[in-house]
Amino acid sequence: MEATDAKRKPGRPREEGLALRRREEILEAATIIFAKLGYRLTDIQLVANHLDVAKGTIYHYFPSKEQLFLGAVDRGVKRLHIAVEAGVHEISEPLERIEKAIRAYLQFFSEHPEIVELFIHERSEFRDRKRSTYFEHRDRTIGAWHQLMQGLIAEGRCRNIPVERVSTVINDVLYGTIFTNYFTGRKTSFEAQAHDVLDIVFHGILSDRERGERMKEE
Amino acid sequence: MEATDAKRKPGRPREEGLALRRREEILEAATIIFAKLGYRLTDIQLVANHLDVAKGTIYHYFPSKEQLFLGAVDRGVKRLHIAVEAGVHEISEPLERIEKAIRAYLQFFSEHPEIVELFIHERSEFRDRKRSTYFEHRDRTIGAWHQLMQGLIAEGRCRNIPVERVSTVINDVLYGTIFTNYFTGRKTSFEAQAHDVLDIVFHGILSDRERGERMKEE
Amino acid sequence: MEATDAKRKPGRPREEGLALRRREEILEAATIIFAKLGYRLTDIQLVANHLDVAKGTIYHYFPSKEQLFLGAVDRGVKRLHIAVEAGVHEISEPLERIEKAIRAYLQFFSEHPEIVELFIHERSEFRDRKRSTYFEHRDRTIGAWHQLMQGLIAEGRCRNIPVERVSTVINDVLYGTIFTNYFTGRKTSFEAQAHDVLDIVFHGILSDRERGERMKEE
Amino acid sequence: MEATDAKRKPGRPREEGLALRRREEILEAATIIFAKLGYRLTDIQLVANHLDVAKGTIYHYFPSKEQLFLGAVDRGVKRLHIAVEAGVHEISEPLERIEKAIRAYLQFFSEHPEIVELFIHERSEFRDRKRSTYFEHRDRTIGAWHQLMQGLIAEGRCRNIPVERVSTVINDVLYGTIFTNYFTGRKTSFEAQAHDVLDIVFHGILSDRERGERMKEE
DNA sequence: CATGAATGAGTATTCATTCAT
DNA sequence: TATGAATGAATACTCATTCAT
Repeated sequence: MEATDAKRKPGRPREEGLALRRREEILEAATIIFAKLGYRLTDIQLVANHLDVAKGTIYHYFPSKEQLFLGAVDRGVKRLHIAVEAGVHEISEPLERIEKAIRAYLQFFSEHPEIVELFIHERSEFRDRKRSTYFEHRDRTIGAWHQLMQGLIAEGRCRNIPVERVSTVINDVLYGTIFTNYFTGRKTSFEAQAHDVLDIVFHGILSDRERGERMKEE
Repeated sequence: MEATDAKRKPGRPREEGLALRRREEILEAATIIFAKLGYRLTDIQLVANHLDVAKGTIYHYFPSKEQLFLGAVDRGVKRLHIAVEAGVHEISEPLERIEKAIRAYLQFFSEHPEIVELFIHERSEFRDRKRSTYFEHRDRTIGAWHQLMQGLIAEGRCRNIPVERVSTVINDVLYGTIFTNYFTGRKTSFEAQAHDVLDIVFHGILSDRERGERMKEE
Repeated sequence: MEATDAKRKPGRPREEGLALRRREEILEAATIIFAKLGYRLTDIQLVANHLDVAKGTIYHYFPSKEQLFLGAVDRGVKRLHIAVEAGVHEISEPLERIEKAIRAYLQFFSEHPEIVELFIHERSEFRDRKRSTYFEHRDRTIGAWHQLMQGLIAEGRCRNIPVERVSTVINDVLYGTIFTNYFTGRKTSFEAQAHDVLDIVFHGILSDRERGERMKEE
Repeated sequence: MEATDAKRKPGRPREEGLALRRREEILEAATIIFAKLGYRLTDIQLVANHLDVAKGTIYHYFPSKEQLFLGAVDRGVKRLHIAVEAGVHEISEPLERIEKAIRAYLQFFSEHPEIVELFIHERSEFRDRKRSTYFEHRDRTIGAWHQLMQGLIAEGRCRNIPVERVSTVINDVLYGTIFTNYFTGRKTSFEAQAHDVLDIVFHGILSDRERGERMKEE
């Protein structure tokens, strides 16, 4: 309603959302182009063409090519986080949380393979300049998973092994999976891949009792 | 006895071994520089400086920067192959072959982290131009491992699951491991990493009987 | 009235004439430098220096050195055409048209010797890539001259010889003249050269009657 | 007979002709390659390949690329001279000498179009460094032709015009003819071209009496 | 806010020439 | 004399960034 009585500035009021929408559009375009061509070969002009704006406009929203690229990577990691959170939302059973998280992770990269490419390019170009955006994020979320594992061990549902061993192996197998998918053009569905990983990992970490109950059906 | 009847050309005879030795030296230097700086930032001049020769000399042996880079990657893959072969040499017990192969693989990349970097750069720069040298090689060796797994299943030592599931998960976890090592600067020893992977993978794939016998000691 | 209803894009409007003026300035400078140094030795930087702009600006208007060079040649041929057209403008007497055209041709190259040099360089560098700009143009204008000659023969003013013989010999002698001027540094005035050529050519092609009337005065 | 009693050196006697034959072979190969690619694009290595020798061998016989090129041009001019001399050999009738010289000239370039290309490249590359080999030679031979023309005028067989006018126009038309042949790919036979030139030139320079006698037959 | 003309540092590759054998 | 490995100067073109309009 804009029904405030406050002094209304003359002229066309600044549209607040506009700047944010622009940034988002630019990041989307940048993600596509950077993923396709890599950092070096991407000409800012190409991003501008893709949006049908002038090069200068890009520089209004991002101070440099580097910031634009890192912004795109950051956006990718945030979207991954949201997708995994949504996957485990309202799931309280611990093993099911693990299962849903793995599925959501693989599904996300299956639907957004270009994000994997951004990760590659980030490491290839910025190795020395910056800690990986992806792993920075992972470090912030790993603690909760360790607690969840600890609970399972305390209940005797998992073998008594260091929780880091479990989280490391799961993380590594997932990371290796998406990279291999991307590098080899492997087309296996994310459901099948999640199933393969869960079969071996759950057999690998559960206690004999839990495994007997849980895995017998297959 | 150089006394062959073949017409010997006049002038300084071409020294056969020289070219091969030179190529090897150049590839070694190129591996180091490419790994450190990436493909784009590497100036052939830097490789030349490192060898204390002129830039033209590099171009004597490699027709282009691209060929030099791909030659370095190829050499890396070949050396990995040799290291893994040496690791499993004369081991006939199947589970031990798997164990030794995994250890050799992780040890190789622990000792040659620059090769991981070359893989990254290869994908980042040559995605569309070329199939990955690493995966081309893997495709040629995977069959033997499938046969080995099949034997274990037939003997009832492994659970009856598709052999591709096992090879895929093992490959992916290893690939994820070396990439994560490289991306995060993780410093865990290769022995500890091999142990973590083997613990979960062997628990994950062995039959109940084999697991009972094999894993009880730990 | 800029008040068109067409959507006017925001930002600095593109100035239409600017690009054309710039192109012309650049071609002028390029003609001078290319003529002086030849194609290979000409560094685009030299053209830029001559205009006191940056190298990138040249590349803004011409995609490559080759296109810039060929643009300069093309401009030279067009200016020759204009000069000859101006020379025969409103002359209807056929022999006088020939005379004026020959004078205009020789005068043009006397005043623009650098254009001859461009022709040399074009052939020297682009022999296989391109038909000569000069001869492409000549092929388009030769027909009119043939008709004019045909008329003279029909009126009994010229000997009955193939019109191609006349046009070929005239063209070749003119082409040879400007090349020899350029190659030897010959400094004869264009008027004297035109006179020499016309004396022999007109004596060579006119009918006895026309020659008697026309040439007696000298 | 080598019948000198002078001290004969030990070892294999130097074969005198060999060096000259080598030079000639190299110039022949150089002519072909330079004509095809131009001066800049010609790599000495290509000339060496064409002869199946090493690059260093070329440098034994010619101190630099420039000397090799100019040597090839020089050889071309000498061969032209020989061809024209052979054409007029033992011809004493002046007009016939002119006719034979023109025919020999056009025939030579018809059979050796690559020599025209060398002339182009020489001018394109060495404009400032060197007087044209071709015109240097022409200056040495033109005097004899002027005397011949003077004789014809004295006998009343030619119109009384400056002999330089005649030699200039003939030279220019011939030069223009071979350049146009080369530039346009014109395929007219040298006999037809000689006939065209002679028809117009002789009509253009002969006195009325001589023309009446000589040209009536056609 | 948006535009796009202008800038100029940065880089892979070629090839004439040398010289040890 | 012939060879060919080694040298290193020379050069066209790209593109991130700025800024006047």
